[in-house]
Amino acid sequence: MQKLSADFYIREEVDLIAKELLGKLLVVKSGNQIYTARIVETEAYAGVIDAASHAYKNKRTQRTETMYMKGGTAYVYFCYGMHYLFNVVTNQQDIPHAVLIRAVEPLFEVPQQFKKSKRLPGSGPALVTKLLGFDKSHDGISLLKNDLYIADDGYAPVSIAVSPRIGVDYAGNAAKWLYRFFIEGHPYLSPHVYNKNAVKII
DNA sequence: GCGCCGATTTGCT
DNA sequence: GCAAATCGGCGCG
Repeated sequence: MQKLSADFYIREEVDLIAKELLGKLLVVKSGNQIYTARIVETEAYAGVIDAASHAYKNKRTQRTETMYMKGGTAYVYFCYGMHYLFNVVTNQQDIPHAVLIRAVEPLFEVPQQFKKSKRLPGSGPALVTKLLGFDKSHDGISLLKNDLYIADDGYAPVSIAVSPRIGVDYAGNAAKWLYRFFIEGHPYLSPHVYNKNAVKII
């Protein structure tokens, strides 16, 4: 099991990074516990040129400042007044690329409280942060240290599909970009109604 | 299975 | 004032 290094995150092609994050392990240490979950669905956000990105046109606010940090940083923000969403910042400092982690498969024993929902734990961007306990305190944390990181255990997805991103209809032409990546047929994906315009690429 | 609604922070897209 | 990188509950059928 190999922790991903800065070289993985500090690259130009954010869509390639989003695809390569599929099948990787998200590792969270909390006290004495270690929680591990496999990433099964992601979305790429291409910064200043991407109308769906918070950093479109180089917009800087208190919230988006984290996106301008160097690749390998966690960007956690509050959405819809209710949910936290977890992203991985990529590329070099001041280039605000990010990958949204939309769904994970927990590889640990999930507490009973998360099993009450009809949806599987981790099967949506706000369910990922709920399952792993992410909140504002995780915003800006480095993924190159030991408390929160992503690792490669050699697992490779058999089949990968792409689709337009979810919930970004306001973004004009960028709403059509095939920047959502997921492991085809995986049970822990977000609701399958989102897969209507998906295309298998592997 | 589908569609509507409310929750309620953030930034004006 | 309003829409947003969402989810769960409800009604309908």
